[in-house]
Amino acid sequence: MNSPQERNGGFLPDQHDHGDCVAAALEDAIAVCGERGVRLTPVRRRVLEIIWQGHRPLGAYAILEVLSGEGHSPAPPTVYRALEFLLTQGLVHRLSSLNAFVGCSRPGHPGAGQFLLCTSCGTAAELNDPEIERAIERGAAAEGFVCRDHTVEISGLCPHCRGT
Amino acid sequence: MNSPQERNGGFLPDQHDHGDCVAAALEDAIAVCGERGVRLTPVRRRVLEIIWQGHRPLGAYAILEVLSGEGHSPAPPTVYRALEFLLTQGLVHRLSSLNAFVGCSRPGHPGAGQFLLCTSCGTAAELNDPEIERAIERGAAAEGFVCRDHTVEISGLCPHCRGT
DNA sequence: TACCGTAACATTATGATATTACAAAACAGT
DNA sequence: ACTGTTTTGTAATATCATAATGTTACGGTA
Repeated sequence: MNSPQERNGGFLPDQHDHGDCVAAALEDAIAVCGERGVRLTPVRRRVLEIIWQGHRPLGAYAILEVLSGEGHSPAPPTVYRALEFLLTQGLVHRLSSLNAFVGCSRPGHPGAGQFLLCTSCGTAAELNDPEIERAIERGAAAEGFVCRDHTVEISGLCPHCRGT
Repeated sequence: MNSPQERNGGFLPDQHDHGDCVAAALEDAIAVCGERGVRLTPVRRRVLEIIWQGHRPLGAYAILEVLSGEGHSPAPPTVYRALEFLLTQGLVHRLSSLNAFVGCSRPGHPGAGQFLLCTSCGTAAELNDPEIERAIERGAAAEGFVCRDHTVEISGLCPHCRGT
């Protein structure tokens, strides 16, 4: 089995085998939930899969729409509850600058991560850059502030869109 | 006149003379708008003052409520338009993790800034830390990403609340 | 002063995102 | 099968934001 320690959160080639990403994410999620004795129910699992369908953040109502197209038509709370579960277990991240959700590249791990958001193609990449974290920690400490969490969302152009 | 180059964005003592903050912010805003030939109309000016009433971020509808209590009862678009103007002129910032707005400590200057948000008292402080910016720039460049803008919002405990 | 063009504002309605409250069903342990 | 807990369903509503359209105020020109 693949270890859920760390996955590539960066920008991938356009034609990478994306089925692998979904499968791997699911495998990790099953492992993480198994270890913790929490339940990856069908709704939760399906929401996770839908989020992993692409490397671009998806809004709650977009997820809802996908589910609706599958005969299963849940109301908003169902989706938000599944998202909350996935957030709690560290399987997805919420991007507040987009009001959207994206798969976590280090499933099950705590920590906030930093995100690169391409304004052209909508793709997101996750960093877990200790330099950025240190800089933030230092900047905060200089003000006498104790960090609990952070939101770092960088918008710009990804390597693919930069050229065009 | 005070130069609008840079103000203290950090955490201030509880009992600082807050009237000064509002007055100074307003003075800066008038100067900035004057230089640029844009109009700080009564609505815009009043919204800016309301935001500066405290060092804590305020939601659009909270601003609306204050205005309503003053006899003047505008609809949401009026407030959002004023906010958009103030954002464009670099007089306020939007905090996407809170859906709220806060005064800018470097009125009129471009750039995103970083924010320390106390989860206990709701106070916000602004950093403009070159180290953090460099770290972000480097982290992004390592992925081949070109930064345009960034959102850095750090939640935790401010110096005052840390003790209690 | 009267006119015109533009910028700002008002009003109504609606879109988009998220939550509350409570009822029903599924599940795990016995 | 019984029981308590977790999960899901459902309806209503709160919260945040914008679209579309019309009106008013301002600044320049003659």
